[in-house]
Amino acid sequence: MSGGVDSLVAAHLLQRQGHDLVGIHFTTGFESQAVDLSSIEDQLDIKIHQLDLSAEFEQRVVDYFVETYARGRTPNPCVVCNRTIKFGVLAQRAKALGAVKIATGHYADTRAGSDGRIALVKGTDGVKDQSYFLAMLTQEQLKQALFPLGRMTKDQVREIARKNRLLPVEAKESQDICFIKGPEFPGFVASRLSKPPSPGNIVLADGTVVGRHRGLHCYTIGQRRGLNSPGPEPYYVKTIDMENNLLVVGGKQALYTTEVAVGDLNWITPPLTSSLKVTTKIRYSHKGAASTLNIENDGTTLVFDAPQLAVTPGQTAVFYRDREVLGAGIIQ
RNA sequence: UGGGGCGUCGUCAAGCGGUAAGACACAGGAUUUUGAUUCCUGCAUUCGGAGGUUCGAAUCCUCCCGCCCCAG
Repeated sequence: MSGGVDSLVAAHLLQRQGHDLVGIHFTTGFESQAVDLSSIEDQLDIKIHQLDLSAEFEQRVVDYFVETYARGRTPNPCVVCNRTIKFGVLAQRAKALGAVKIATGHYADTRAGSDGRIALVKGTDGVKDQSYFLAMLTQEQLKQALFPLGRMTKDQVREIARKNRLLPVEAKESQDICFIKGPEFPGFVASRLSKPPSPGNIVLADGTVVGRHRGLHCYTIGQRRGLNSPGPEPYYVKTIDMENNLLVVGGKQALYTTEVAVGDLNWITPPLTSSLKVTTKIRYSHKGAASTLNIENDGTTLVFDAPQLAVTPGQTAVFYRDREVLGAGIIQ
């Protein structure tokens, strides 16, 4: 429980359904100030345990985050946090407290399949749907998961809170990277890199120098802002060349990709073996693109029906069939 | 120190006597459980400088300064 409306309403709904609840609020060590959850405890009349998961968070999420940037890729901390922290360490601790299920305020839904498997499906609220961030969960994790908000919209959630006089302690939506403030970002990553990043040239594909970068860890594929490189058209980051310490940029048309390799596959449905037509989300807030997943012994490739903008290594590609999440992989 | 060309926002660039377009960059905001994208807003009382002509100049004239090219 973060203290926000979502987890608050989720708990309330479970309570109404007759569940016996134990609240858990975990901290990462990066909170700017402690959240006082006593009013939530009073409102729901439950006990909320505070769990300090900073050591685990540091190791599983922050290290991963920094190492990914060190390799010139763009991490997906929320996906990793869900798999390793919320439905990993946190779930284990919850079990120790006697919990048989773990519920969160995610806008996603699960359904029991005929074969005993759990299907992960998009939340009803098309805009808030967070199934993307849960696509790296395993069947084991999904079996314990409850998503009370899966079939409601954000507006309905707010309405429930209002009608039941539930007052969240945290007004703000959780968004952005939860453990770093924007301006501190470059320094945060740089301070944790074994080899300090050095500035270098920003170049076009033909080698023309158009500006200077502040260290390659500051950029991600598809990024436009912050390049400080005026030109005849907006430039976007096309390639992060770690080997030559170059940031290759180009016009928007240079960012489209039709085929990409994916690795570290996680299947929520039974693993597929040949090729399959799927709708793939390249990043959160991506509408999803018609594509074909080709699974072969030497690797898996994803081919889009239409070229996609800024396919970014390190990001999670989530495969959908209609509303169901089939699985996910990491863009290489 | 002969000849020619040019100097307008951080960058590129309109304007050619009637009171400073636009693009890129940048800043702020909206959106977003990924520093992305996208969207909105802002951004030269001033045109290398100093004089002059004119009701009125970035636009015409003079001088100066600074670049560039060709001849040295």
